[in-house]
Amino acid sequence: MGDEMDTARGRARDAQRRAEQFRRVRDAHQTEVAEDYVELVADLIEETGEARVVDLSERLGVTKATVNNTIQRLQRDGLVTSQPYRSIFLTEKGRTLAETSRERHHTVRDFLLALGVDADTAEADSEGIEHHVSEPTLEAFRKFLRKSG
Amino acid sequence: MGDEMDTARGRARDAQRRAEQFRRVRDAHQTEVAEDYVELVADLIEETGEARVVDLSERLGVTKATVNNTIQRLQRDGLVTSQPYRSIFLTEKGRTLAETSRERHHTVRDFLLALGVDADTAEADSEGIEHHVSEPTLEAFRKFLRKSG
DNA sequence: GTACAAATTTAGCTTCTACTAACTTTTAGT
DNA sequence: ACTAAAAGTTAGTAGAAGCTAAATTTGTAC
Ligand SMILES: [Mn+2]
Ligand SMILES: [Mn+2]
Ligand SMILES: [Mn+2]
Ligand SMILES: [Mn+2]
Repeated sequence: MGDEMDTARGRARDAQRRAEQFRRVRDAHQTEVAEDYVELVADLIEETGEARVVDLSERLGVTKATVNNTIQRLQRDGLVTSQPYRSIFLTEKGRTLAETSRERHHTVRDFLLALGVDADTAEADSEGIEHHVSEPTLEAFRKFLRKSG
Repeated sequence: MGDEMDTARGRARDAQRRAEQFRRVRDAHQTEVAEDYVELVADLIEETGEARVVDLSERLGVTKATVNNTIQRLQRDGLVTSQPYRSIFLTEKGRTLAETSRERHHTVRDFLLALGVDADTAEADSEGIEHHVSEPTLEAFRKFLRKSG
């Protein structure tokens, strides 16, 4: 009987392994919006001095109402602060997340460029890919950049 | 006055460009679940002869109720068919999406492997990355695979 | 300093994706 | 054939992320 048993056990193990991978992707999607927002808030503060709802709204391509809603969630989660009708600031936690996200985003973008992808595509694709790249893969990207740079 | 005007116009253009990129990422997220499901249904039919709710549930790491729910949506959208209490089949449209998704998924996974990423990480990361890779980037991945293969 | 425009917020709605608990149907073992 | 387990379904709930429309506050131009 060993045969069917073993392949059945093997299938079960494989199923669990794949389930874990999908779980990680779902987790990434949960933090994704937060990462894009704090990164954008940091960019805006550096470029223009402040981050306003209307600026985020224009750059993200969503309505101001949606931005307001999300900012409240991020505030609840301790990533940003803001007084009613005033602009948005990052907490220490938010700054840390922004910095990590930006570094990773740039690595992915630069890697695609080094691979020969055109600038527009590298910009666009890295916006999605960045959230699904683990540390080992990021390290492989950096290694490739060092070699080709 | 040209100066402030031009940088203001430049900022607006840039904002629109970035908004378009974020819109594409959001679009990708909308088709992502459908892609993973049909790919998995195709795999199961090939490996075991049929795709059942319980199989999808185990491999995706979500409850049977969630799978059932999603399968009904995919049915509504013309990607799968299934009679109550029976297993799941792909429509022609579903098979096409599964084939495209699988090809792209494998390209991403093989590319990561060729880059020197370990097998577990390549498997895991490709599950998320696959949905955010455009055709030009995919072509760059294929080119790298040909050179390193 | 008032009036108007811009920005922000609130309220109410929708879809997707997830869950648990309870129920029904099918399958399998004896 | 009956019964118990497995599989599938339904009902009800929740949060995230989006929208529009209306209300409010802030900022600016005169
Ligand atoms: Mn980013
Ligand atoms: Mn992003
Ligand atoms: Mn896939
Ligand atoms: Mn996937």
